[in-house]
Amino acid sequence: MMHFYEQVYELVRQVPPGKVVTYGQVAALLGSPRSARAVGYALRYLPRGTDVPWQRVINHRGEISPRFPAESPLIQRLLLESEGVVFDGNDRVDLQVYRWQGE
DNA sequence: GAGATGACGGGCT
DNA sequence: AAGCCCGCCATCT
Repeated sequence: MMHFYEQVYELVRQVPPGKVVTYGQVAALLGSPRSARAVGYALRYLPRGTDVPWQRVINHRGEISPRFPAESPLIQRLLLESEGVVFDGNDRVDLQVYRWQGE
């Protein structure tokens, strides 16, 4: 079936290393500007070891959204930093610099 | 098919 | 500037 989730995964796979996108941005690119929440819900079901670069999706404030388990956000940050993304003193990334504008 | 869920966002305090 | 509240939307139970 044509799940919205599948579309989310396909789009996120297109985000290049060293770049990030916001949940709302993903939703907008898929044609549903108000489905940001559903995007986050979709990523929640990703299995470990997936080929989807889920770490490149953050919230509109440039922060890594909290979740369970608590170590997950830490892993996400390490993955991003290993791609060259820099976090400031408030654990946020500068979206003006790292935001992926789409294809 | 109705109610609950949640890795969001924007606006107001 | 940081939090809180409330509306949104697709999926899950």
